[in-house]
Amino acid sequence: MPFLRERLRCHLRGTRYPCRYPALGRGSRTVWFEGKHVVTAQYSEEAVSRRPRAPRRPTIADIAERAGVSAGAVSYALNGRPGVSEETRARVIEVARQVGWTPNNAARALTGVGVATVGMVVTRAASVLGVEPFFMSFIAGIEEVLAEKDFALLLQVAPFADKELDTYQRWWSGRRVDGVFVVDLRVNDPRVARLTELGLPAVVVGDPKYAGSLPSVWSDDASAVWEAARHLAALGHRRIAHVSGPEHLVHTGVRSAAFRDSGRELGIEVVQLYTDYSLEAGTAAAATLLADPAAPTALVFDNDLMAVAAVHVAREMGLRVPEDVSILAWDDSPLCRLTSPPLSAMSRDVAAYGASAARLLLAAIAGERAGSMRSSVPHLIDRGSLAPANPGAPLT
Amino acid sequence: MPFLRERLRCHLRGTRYPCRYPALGRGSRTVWFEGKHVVTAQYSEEAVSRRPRAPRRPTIADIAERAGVSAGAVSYALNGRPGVSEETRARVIEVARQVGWTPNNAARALTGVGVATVGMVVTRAASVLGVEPFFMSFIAGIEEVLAEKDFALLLQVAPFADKELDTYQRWWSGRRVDGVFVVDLRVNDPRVARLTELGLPAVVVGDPKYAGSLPSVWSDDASAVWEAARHLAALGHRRIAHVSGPEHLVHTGVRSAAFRDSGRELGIEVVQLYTDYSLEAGTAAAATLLADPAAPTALVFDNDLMAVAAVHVAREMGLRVPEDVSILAWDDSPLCRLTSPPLSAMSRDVAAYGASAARLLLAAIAGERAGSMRSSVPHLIDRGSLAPANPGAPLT
DNA sequence: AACACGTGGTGAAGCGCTTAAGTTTGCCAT
DNA sequence: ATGGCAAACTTAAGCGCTTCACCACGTGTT
Repeated sequence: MPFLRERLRCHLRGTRYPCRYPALGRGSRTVWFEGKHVVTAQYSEEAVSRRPRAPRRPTIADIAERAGVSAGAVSYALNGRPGVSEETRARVIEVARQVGWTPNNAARALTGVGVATVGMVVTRAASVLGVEPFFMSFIAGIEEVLAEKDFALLLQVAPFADKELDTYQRWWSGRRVDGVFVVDLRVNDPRVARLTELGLPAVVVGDPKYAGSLPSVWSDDASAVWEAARHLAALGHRRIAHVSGPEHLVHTGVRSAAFRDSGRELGIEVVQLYTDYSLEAGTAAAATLLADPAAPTALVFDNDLMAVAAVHVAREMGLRVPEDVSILAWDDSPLCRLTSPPLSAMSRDVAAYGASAARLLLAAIAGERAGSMRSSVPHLIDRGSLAPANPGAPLT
Repeated sequence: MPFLRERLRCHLRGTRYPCRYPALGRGSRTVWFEGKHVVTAQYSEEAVSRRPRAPRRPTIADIAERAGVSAGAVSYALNGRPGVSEETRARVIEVARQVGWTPNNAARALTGVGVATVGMVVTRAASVLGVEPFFMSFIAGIEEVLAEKDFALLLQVAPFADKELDTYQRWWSGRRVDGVFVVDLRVNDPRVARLTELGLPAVVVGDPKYAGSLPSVWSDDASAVWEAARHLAALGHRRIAHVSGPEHLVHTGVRSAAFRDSGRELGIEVVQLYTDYSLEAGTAAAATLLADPAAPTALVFDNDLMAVAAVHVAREMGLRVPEDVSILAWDDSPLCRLTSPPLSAMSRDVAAYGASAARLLLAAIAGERAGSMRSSVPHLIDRGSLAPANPGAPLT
């Protein structure tokens, strides 16, 4: 009740700040009031400039009044809780619809019921992110599930991993999210420990072995690697290259290990290269590998972008795909159909992968003890970039 | 003070729900309490299962206590407002740091000061989004600016536009965002009207002519089209095709109109095709155009994805690029360097575009009357997919 | 008639923060 | 010594919602 302001507006006089009261500047000011002086303090410009916005949002109090019940009853009614009759519930819901009420998330969050928001931090350089199809498809899959439940996705894209932990912490302590995704899982990932410690519901996208006690979704890369290796072995390849992502990522390790194991088993020599997934890295890797007189007869790339680059490099070097060198991509996207020949790829449904992750996270938020969940195993789609080994071909 | 619960735990007896009190099911229950009966109501399972999480977040009350001042003073101190001495301010800030305090956004939002979050709704099919480099680069640019100010980005990806308005409305009434981006601006876009009406700060990404009174960032597509047209005219092209995006998008209209105008001026016949930006559409468009005996001698695509597809189609049809047909992409991404020949493109710095949008939105949220802001004009980067017209070439 | 018990409510506290309003103290000029 | 004035606080209300605690009343049972 700003009674002082009202009375001042009428009776303000004899002051150095006549009639300017509501627009006082920063700092404290002295004002006379009906003859004697009063002192008022701290009217910052911001406080004054912030005016109520045009249409006032309806609150449950408005609904309560119009429906002739208490605010508590409205809350019970709208949240589908017991405590009101079905008749009252229907009336309340109808009134809410009429006045166009939507819940004020901030207020709900304050009472501790959750903010209907989940978070995800993506750490990749902008140049890679823009081109790599994985994340956008993954996010699209996530949204599909979230939208149903009216959850929102808070996204942070950053070029470096240094602030990641910070971000999670801030989101948690600011109650901005109910749960988070952990993508690009690393070995001994500090995020796993921190999130567990914070008690913030989280879903790890990656191998459960490295997810600690957090629930996880994963795709069985090892099996897929074996499938690829067997296929290549059957085609007579005895020397292949595996151009993978950054070494510190768990799935890089899993795939590399599986390649080593399957190679040993199947009599294939595997050359291992680590990259940052970028187009440039793919180009460089392919160029280096193919320039070698003892070049591998097949190249397997850990994303499709690099594989596409490799097709390009091979052609530049006068090599035919697949006659001279076989190329296999990981993660199928429309890009793979754009090369000639189209790229064979280890394909998986990335959107479905994202959807699974989202479902698991929602379950974790709801308090269910969710375990790990295997998404479909990537399977080989052969489009013609694989052929029998031709060891003599390159650069002879 | 849940005294009842405490005493019940000790004295509960003679009830049908002995010792199960904290785990009562839904609905109301009757319970005896110290001999006489009492009635309790509405203990839902959810309410009971939600237990306080492990580490309690420190609040300003904690800081106030440790710093020996009131909570109000702490608020003034932490927000850099007048009302506390510099000495006290420093002490408070130090204590806050020590206890690891971070603001509770929900609480701040409730008082009306803003939630440090902006929103963006992206309406594209998952299949397109995954591959199209524009959005991820744009978002990366946005984040760069937001991160500095500790703002977060709320993202919604949906395949259809039908719920877009709804989403903005919900975000607004739930106080989930301080402002929003409007991308994929359409002619007579209902979002512009609605956002203006709501008074929700917004930045339109698109031509200011269609942005109403909202601030906007735009790239001068018309000028860029003229540049492209002049270049093609100089190469002797007299019949070109413009394969654009969906007809209802403003920038599609702008580019089409500019192509018509420049074509008339420069003596070029322009064939106009509308697509959904997808790879498939690009393939179909290229195939249709090139199969025509009177095919255009140059194809201009409104994104790079379709242009890449076109190079592929041309090769399949036995046409050489650029000798038989010139191809020009819009929005340069690494994809353009993956074809052979590499694609010439109308290039612009998409990340910088996003960053501008973010800066403008932050200004609008801060209450500054922001106008429109032109981002850099796309400019032609010639990589060799353009050559003098060869009208006789196709399918002769 | 007396009690047991369920239904369908109401009232109010409290989540963490901001800020209008008020108070205390001390300095300085008259 | 007193009034004017400013600095540096404190107090308390209130943002919108959820939920605990409590209760009146009606019905069924003994």
